[in-house]
Amino acid sequence: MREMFPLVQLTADVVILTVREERLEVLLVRRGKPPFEGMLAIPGGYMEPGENLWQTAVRELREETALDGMVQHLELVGIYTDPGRDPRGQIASGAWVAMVPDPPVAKAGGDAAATQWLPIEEALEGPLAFDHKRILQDAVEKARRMLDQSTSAIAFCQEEFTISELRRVYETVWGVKLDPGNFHRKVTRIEGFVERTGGATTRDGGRPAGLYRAGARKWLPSSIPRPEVSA
Amino acid sequence: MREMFPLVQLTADVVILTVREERLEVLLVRRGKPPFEGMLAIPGGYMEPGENLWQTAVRELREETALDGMVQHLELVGIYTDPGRDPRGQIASGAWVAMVPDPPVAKAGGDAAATQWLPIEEALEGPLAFDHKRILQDAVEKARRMLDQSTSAIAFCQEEFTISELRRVYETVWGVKLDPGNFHRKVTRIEGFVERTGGATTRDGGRPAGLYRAGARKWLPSSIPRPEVSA
DNA sequence: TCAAAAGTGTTCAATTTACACCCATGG
DNA sequence: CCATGGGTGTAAATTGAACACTTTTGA
Repeated sequence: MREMFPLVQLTADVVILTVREERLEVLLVRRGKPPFEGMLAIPGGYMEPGENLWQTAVRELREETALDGMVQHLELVGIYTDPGRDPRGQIASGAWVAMVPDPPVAKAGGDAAATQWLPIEEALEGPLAFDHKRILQDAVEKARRMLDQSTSAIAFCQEEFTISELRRVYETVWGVKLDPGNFHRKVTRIEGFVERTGGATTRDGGRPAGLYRAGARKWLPSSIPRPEVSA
Repeated sequence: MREMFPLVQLTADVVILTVREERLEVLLVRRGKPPFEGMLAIPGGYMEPGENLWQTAVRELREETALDGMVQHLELVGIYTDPGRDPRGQIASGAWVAMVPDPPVAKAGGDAAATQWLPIEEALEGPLAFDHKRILQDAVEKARRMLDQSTSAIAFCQEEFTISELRRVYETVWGVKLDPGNFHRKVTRIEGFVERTGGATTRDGGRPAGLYRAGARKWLPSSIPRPEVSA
């Protein structure tokens, strides 16, 4: 019997986000070959034999960022399957969003020269390859929405972090200001959210701040209140 | 150049849920041919030429339920791509969860005879074809999680519904009891959640209840508090 | 008249918010 | 000593939970 249904190849695209200097930034790559040669795109790659698509996403994330074991927050955004979305043929893409710590170690090898961090607003100004603008929009919305109900904000921080560094993640991603005192109480009271390491640091200036690491919890029992964006 | 990357076919599987007589039920089909002949499975089908996978899911939903235009809540659950998940070959599946109103019109034509509604607990007791048990678990968790942050509960109701019918959706899906008075206030005060139609009904017994329809809002500004399930 | 469900009022507890204030460091 | 952020105290405001109570129907 002849095959009636399309055969497609699968790719995983990974929207890699970080928080730097009070800005939400995304890692993009400049394409070195057609199609869309010279344009910015979300890093991604084909699913290889023996892999599932999540493993492809993990592999891509590692190739781009040199993050070793610590793939914590890699969340599915959607699946993009419009016919004609890729001029090379029938290519369907699963999109993930990853949240990585501040000084995001740009990978040394490969086409690292072609990768760059861009603030979200800038990235969304110009055109992107394929349907990647839409994917980026969806990914950012997903990330924003996840912050208040999961512990994913921690993924933006170093392994050891202070409460105010965590607060700045929320402030940056949501574009709001949060009360430092109230935030401190809220976060430290939710069991399993953050754990004291015992250490302290003055890297943020002022009085030494306690250091924390991620707790065991993935989903918050009560959500972190997200203020309305005024004006 | 020879192709190194797997070619796959895409299917959309749709977990169709409804609330009936205080139970959360799922629509399953008994397979009429190998593989897994005779076993229960989540309805689904191949993506056809010219379609994207979301359209495939919509089509499947319509074929199974005879719901016409009103495809409101069809949410992506995940993408299932393990090699070997389907003995016929490389078949990747996007899974969606759909929430449909109570008397769920079983489609007359086609293989409708093979479809059946099962309470979630029963459906998860026995084996299901492929990796459909996992998909069903993921879909139910997704639906539970969505209730408190979106207006998706309305999708379980008729076009016109009473507040207590809506309350029973929450109670059933979450497996809790909610205070009728408090729930009524909460829901009617959130702007854009429900809209009065002006009518009333006594179909639930007792004093006539006002009729409502869905408002314009998709996501709730503040979540509907979800009580802990007490042993 | 009774039962059942709708919807409102009322009270108390819990949570959130705003902001004052002291603490511990670097410069 | 001063500036800077860390963290706690506290009171007001808001929200949620519990439940009594009135309303309006069908039986």
